[in-house]
Amino acid sequence: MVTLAEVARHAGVSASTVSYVLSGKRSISDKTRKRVRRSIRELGYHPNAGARALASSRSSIIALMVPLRSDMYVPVMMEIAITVSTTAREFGHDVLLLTDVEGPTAVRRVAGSGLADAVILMDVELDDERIPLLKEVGRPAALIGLPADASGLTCIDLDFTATGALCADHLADLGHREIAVVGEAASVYQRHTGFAERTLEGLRRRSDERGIKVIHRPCEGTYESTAGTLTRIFGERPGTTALVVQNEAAVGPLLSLLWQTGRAVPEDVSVVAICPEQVALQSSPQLTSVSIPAQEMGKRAVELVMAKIDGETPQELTLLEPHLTQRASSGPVLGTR
Amino acid sequence: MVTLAEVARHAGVSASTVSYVLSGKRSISDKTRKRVRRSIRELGYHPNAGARALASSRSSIIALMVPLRSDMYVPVMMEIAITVSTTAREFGHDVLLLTDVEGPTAVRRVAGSGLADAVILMDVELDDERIPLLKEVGRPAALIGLPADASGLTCIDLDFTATGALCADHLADLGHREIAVVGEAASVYQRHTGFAERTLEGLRRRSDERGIKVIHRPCEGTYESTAGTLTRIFGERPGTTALVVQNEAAVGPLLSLLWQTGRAVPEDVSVVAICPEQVALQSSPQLTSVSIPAQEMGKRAVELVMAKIDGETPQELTLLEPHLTQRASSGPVLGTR
DNA sequence: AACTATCGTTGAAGCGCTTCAATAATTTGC
DNA sequence: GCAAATTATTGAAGCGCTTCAACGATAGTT
Repeated sequence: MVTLAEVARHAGVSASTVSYVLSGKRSISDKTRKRVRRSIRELGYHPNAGARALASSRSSIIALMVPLRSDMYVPVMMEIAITVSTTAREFGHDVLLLTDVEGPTAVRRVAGSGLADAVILMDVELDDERIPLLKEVGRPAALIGLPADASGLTCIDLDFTATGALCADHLADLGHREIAVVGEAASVYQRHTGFAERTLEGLRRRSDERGIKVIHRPCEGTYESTAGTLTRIFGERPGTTALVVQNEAAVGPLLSLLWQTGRAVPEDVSVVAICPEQVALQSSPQLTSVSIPAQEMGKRAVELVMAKIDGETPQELTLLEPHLTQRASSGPVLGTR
Repeated sequence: MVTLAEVARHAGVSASTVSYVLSGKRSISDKTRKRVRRSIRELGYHPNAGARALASSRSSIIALMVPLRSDMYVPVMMEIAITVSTTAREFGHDVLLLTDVEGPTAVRRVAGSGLADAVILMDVELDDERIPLLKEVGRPAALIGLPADASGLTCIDLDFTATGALCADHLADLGHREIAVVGEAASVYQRHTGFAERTLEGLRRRSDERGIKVIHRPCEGTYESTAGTLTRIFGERPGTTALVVQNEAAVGPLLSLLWQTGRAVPEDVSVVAICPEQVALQSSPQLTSVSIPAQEMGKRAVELVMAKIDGETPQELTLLEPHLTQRASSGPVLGTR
């Protein structure tokens, strides 16, 4: 391996000069800078990551922790992970992919060892056990998701309360009076992940204000469970004219089942989904949806930790404003008057 | 931060002793080992990753490179990534998540800088541009997928040729004489990713041997394209009694469409899928399938690079044997006699 | 012309660990 | 009981870089 010292010798300058050319932390004359750059190129020099980390006590690595048993839809997780990685690169950082097989103490390990300069936590639960550890190690961190107590933490998430309200408004505007929510698996609500409950709360409150009746049924997302959920919904509330779906896995089965049971979308039933753009676009008919801004969240999370690494103190809570895109699956109520 | 020297002082031993307790590379008396361990615990010591990497020239990091424009089904990618991460941890290593936004030279960067001890490449194409770089840097590496020229490389993949043959055999055994392949998007074949072509080749050859007619049509995986593909298949070959699907995205639409067009599965049409177990199980009816062994591939890839790091020379090519699980979607040909 | 700033460059210290060679302590063989 | 072999421990060198303090050289100020 070529070392900095060899580059220095080759360029006829001191080691520190090479270092400063690399970091740009001191002014270097154009002439020497070019000479050094040339030597670097000719020798194929790559600064040693370990030595750098040791000398500067910065690893240029961000740890990204994904919980194994996650409520997140896998493609969304992946999209966030990829975005985090590419955004981190723009800041000259790399991303360490951490799971919690070793338990939440993985946080302590990577932060305590100086392996990572910062930590990003994905899919944060209301009472997430990784949070105390995060505070203990005192490294810059950002959470994707919203814990019960976000004080002193930097969090980013979609504003799910507003999302729920937005769906209610959209359907109310179209004249719907009875709507049903096809939700996440029951376990998601039991584990109090937060986002599902916040959505429901926002939707219920706005529906109340606008005089709309709401029922909510969780759904596992399989064909069978979706069928059961639909049966129960239309059994208990035959007047239901719209469905809000917050469960990516249930989208496909749901549309199939509506078709099979002779309910036309959107003529008989309007469908609004809270899901990634792609799922909405790939469905038939294409779904009116509030999309999950995976890339935005990943990008912001990195920007936030980078700011913190640079000693800034960014705002604690970033709630991304939801946007509803109307597509073919929702329309005005017909024929019931 | 607590340093090794402080631990040594606290335990009343030399620094090297602490180091040897940590690494186990020299025998240490039970007494001192316990004392050192205790000091480590009491002081909350974590060895500094950078210093370790510098002194030992091993970073304990494996780079995992996922191409951005990937033919892989996202959940499979994620499953591999997670498995790689957890398996790496079992070997005391961490995983760096790399994309190719910075180009294939990312390989050079992480290997050249000593950031990573080894590299795992996902979703390798037949003529992958990352491969020359990999050879250049000379670090231990493993490829998930099979390039055109695998000589000198360590590759692991599902034996797709055998997979194709297995599907053909299964359907032949059930009495089918005309089958159709609903394949990946046309672009996948054009880009010569390999696995799709190998599947087709294995299936065609075995079908020839068993006197079965095969047609193959690519499919984008959307509702519309799947509908088009099916129409063409049954238009050109009305006698088709079985479908082999190698396209996760098309599975859902395909089943819906068969239902909608009045073709019962498996009575009228048998369906065999090449897809992750989960997709097969979540479909209705559950699909006879050859599963994509994502975890196995991830695990093996790590084991292979770890062996190489330890100076071993594992076999170049590992082709995982496919397994077909019969479920509700395939059955004997009925009524055509 | 003497003085202070600024710029460009450098030597040297040191980041925290691993590991070699050497030494000290203990066990073994006879 | 003593030499030899084995086991346990240590001091010191050094991994490749960053960065501080200091330097000479050039430019600006009066």
